[in-house]
Amino acid sequence: MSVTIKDVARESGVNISTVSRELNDEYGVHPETREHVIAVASRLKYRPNRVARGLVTGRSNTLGLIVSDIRNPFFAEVARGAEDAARAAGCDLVLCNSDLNAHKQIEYVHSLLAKHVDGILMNSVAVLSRAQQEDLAQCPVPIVLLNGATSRRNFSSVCANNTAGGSLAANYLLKLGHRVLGHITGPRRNGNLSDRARGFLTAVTADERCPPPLVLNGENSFLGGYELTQRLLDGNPGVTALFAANDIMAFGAVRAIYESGRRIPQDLSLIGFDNVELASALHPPLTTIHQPKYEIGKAAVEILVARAGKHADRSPEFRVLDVELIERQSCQSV
Amino acid sequence: MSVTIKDVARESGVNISTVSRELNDEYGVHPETREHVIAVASRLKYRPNRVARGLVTGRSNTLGLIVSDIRNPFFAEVARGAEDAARAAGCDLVLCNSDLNAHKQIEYVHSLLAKHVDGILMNSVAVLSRAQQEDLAQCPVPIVLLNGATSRRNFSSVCANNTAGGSLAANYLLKLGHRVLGHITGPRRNGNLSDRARGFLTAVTADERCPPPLVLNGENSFLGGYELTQRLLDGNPGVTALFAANDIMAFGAVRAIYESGRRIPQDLSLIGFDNVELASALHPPLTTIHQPKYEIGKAAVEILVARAGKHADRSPEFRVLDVELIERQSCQSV
DNA sequence: CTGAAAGCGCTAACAG
DNA sequence: CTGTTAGCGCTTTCAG
Repeated sequence: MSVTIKDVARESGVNISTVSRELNDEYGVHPETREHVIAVASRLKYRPNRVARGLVTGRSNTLGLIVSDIRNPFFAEVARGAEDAARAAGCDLVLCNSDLNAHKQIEYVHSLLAKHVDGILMNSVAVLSRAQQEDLAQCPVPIVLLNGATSRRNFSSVCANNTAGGSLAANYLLKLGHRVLGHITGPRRNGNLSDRARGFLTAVTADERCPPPLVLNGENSFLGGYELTQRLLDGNPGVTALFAANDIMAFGAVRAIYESGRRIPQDLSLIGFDNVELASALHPPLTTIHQPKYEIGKAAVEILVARAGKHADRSPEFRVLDVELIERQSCQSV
Repeated sequence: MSVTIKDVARESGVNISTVSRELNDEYGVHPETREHVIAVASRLKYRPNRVARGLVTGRSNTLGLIVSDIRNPFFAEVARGAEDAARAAGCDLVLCNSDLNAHKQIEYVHSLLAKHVDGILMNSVAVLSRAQQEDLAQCPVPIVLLNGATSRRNFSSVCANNTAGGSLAANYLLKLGHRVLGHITGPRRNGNLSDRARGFLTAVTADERCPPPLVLNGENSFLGGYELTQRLLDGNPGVTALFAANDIMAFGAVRAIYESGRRIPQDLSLIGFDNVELASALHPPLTTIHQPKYEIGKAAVEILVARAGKHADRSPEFRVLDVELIERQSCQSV
């Protein structure tokens, strides 16, 4: 067995509560006693058992992070921001991959709750039924979501200004003289991606010189981007610019575009969203909309930490972070 | 407060120990009693408190994963394999990013130990001093490492056959007729990368038609790959093939190669290592050595789980997984 | 098959 | 400033 508070108390000739105080409070312990206890504790290599502490305090100093898949570079970046912030607040972060599957999401939430985490960070509750969402809202710990629209104001949320980002992409393409535009995106009703689409559509539609843009829904992945782009190009050879809902899909698009015999940007301009690290590694380097992924994770954890604990204010907070156009070389004027 | 085992006991008119048995044992409870207790428990939406359970059983059903940075797609994939396996074994996975920093690594280990995790998965202990490594080996829970060489046989480990992978890359390039070869890699004494370099060097040196290959050490990142390749190309315009220690560095290399006015593979062949998802998204699609990242994470957790618990056999296990050449379009014969 | 009781390691009143 | 005493919610002997 490992050394416990009792051992330290016995070895240093004081009561365990004195040791406990010494460990937690700043005050209430005689400096001399404190010195002594500290010495004994470190000689014994005493490490307080955090689970025992958690049992009595009701706080576990653990946060849950439920993403669809950590292999998605967007979530990896968010996770890093979240973990750094959690660590700074003295918390652990437990990682869960839900594949955006309702059943798994619920399972994870229950598992985390059973472990009495102090808060939960989820990327989306859009796949949950109305009833399940109501259920979640009753959750005894704070939850923060990584998208805006679907939150129904029951949960805190932090996300990029996706709508603005969509418009930014549209206006950039418009300014370059493009008129027949395409947009490939993920499944319908995906909070963040839908917002991007909305922003894009609004901006394009507002320009009377443009026909309605072509938008195709599909799988949010490299392969999805690839297939959607093939379909779009096959059916609409006249399109001169393409907006991909995120960089991963843009990567798939690049592949499909090259295979169709077109060049980027000479024959077709391409713009992505996210600004993942490898966007600049692409050939040509991908023009994209930057969103502050690391900061999103960080902000989410900060919101959680502020709401953790029995008597914290639980009123939801909604934070929207700015996006930014990153001009590289995958777009040119017509 | 949430509903506890006491509430269930009271509501169903039995003793808490009966409820506890019902929850854990298969036998020893009268079927009728059991039915009744189950009914009450689910009516009350009872969820056993896992931290309380952990306190008495000594097992937390939690595993720690310490990687250098989850944003590295290799680790993201490992993490996913690990998390899936952990979940299958009923465990949580807590994520830690060490940046390969000795101090952080130690901190994380202590933090995880204080939380009484059942096992720890670390990518490497190479940055730790000899003494720190000895210390770690005394750890009360099993540790599995993600590299072979540095483990000093004190820890279990699972990794790809990096040496074989290095040779595979070399022989492939040799077979294509290349003779003046370059290799860009991470810092010296990085277990896995060093093994790749060794395998590569051995194979090239064995071929008498080849001059000794040029190997450059630098930062293990996109930027590192970029800078190293610039330097290599500047100093040695005659090189016809390049082996990058991993795909991320290969991505950086691509950028530098294009900027130097060379084409891939016409002017320079390039081969990577890892086979990350985006390797096929590159232009041209990257030829690389595949290593089973997901399976590495999965295997590591299985080793841990088998060694968790007080009386498990802790004798270290060393698993080496096979690698495979993935031929795409970034290499051609001279 | 079920109940009573002890205790995991720690914190938190409450006395002193 | 320090000791005593209850528990936190659960498992686990030990009786019955």
